[in-house]
Amino acid sequence: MTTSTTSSAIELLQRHSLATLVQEMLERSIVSGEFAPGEKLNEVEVSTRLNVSRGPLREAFRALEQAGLLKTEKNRGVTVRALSLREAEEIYEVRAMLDESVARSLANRMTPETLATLKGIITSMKAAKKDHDLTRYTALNVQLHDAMVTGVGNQHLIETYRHLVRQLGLLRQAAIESEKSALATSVTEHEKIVNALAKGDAESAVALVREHVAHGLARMRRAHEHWAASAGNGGNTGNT
Amino acid sequence: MTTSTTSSAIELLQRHSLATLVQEMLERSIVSGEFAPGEKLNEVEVSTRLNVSRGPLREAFRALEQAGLLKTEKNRGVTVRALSLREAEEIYEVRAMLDESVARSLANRMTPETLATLKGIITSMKAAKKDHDLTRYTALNVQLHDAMVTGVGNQHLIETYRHLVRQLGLLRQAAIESEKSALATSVTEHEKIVNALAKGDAESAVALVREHVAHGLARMRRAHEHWAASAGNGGNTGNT
DNA sequence: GTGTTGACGATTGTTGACAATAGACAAGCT
DNA sequence: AGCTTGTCTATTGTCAACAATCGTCAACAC
Repeated sequence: MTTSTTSSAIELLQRHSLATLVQEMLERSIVSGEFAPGEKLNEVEVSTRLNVSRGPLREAFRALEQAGLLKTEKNRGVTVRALSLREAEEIYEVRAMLDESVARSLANRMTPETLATLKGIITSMKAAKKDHDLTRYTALNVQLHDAMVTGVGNQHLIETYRHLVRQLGLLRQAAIESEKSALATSVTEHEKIVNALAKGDAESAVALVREHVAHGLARMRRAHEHWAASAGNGGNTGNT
Repeated sequence: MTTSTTSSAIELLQRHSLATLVQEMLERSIVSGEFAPGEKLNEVEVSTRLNVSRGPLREAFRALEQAGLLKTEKNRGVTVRALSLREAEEIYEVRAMLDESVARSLANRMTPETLATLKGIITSMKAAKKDHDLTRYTALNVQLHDAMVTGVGNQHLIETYRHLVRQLGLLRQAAIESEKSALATSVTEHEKIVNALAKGDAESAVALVREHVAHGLARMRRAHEHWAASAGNGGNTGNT
């Protein structure tokens, strides 16, 4: 009965070093919000909490810094990266560029499998909307865009895209908050996009994506303003 | 006379940790080709050569791995990342997506400063072409595209773009080789693009960029085939 | 009272040593 | 001969201690 768990444990130990495991662990903690943006990460504290030495932890820190999730200041330590609205807008713009290109590309090389996946997600979104399940809808939203990107069949495009999405996840509060207002119109927007892709109508798809992205950006701005005003937190404002 | 050098040295020590310096050092060595793709990097060897302990070196390794320049296998060590043609094509496609969006965006928000920079580079390119200075032309080619990206005024777009270009630099042999055949037509292509941008003609600029990128991709393919055939090197072929 | 200076504590930066693993090589068995 | 197995070495993974730096805070001079 322990064979399966043992073999997986062996696999785990063979593939992952401690630094890798710590990196994944920290990444989960950051994107889940357990570590809030701006929060200081003390080396001895985190290392003792994970039963790991400082060496692998520092290696994980460097990887996550390069990934844009942490920020280190020499002799000051590392903190969870806090995105300013300007930074978020910039990242969002880059993502929008890729979204447009993805739509144009996908409209020409749509496969039945990808289309089925997309339509399945749309169906789930409708269900989530009916249930007012915001968490599930947010996850499906990410899934839909990720599925479109995946549909292009370019592994590095996926990596680049996820790199951006991961960073935008640092604005999780604003992002989730913004979904509340999005739930009403967003489903139909997504459905229109998928339909255009299914027809192979690249230009319509691109136009719809452009509009959809603009709405998303506006929602993000409003949510950020609302959040900044209500929380009165100055740590996220226009710092370079 | 030592004040300026001393102050810069102080700045250097205040801003950069050893790991950061090692990272920059290694990155230069990689992009310059001093460390060839596929080459093994022994930790003690490199660390002794740089008069640095293994700790900071490993931190630099992790950062460069995340940046896509190194590849680590547990208990096997790190090697300079070797791009397969398929990977290079994928990265190139992503870069092409951004190039198109950059052209569309830049055509609408072109500033006199950016335009002057672009035209200056074009002028230098013509001079380099006349002198048959391939090295200089290659550098100018990178500069031109970088200047266009910079012209959009989005810092994260610049980062994302350079991230891709840096990785494509791992195919340096093929890239430089391909410039030989590019020198003839590439200058006029670039000039047409800049002219379209200057006129604010977004659609023409996008179309020209698309064509230009397609030519570049074709050159990269030919150069890679030629290089692979002449070198008989099997280490770069379709490995995952 | 205000500003400066010095020492202290906490935290990060760096190093060298120890443990564990993979690959090579040779000895032994079939 | 071919295959297995045991050992051995080089290299990586991990750790704990040392050194350097920053922020704090109290003592002191003015």
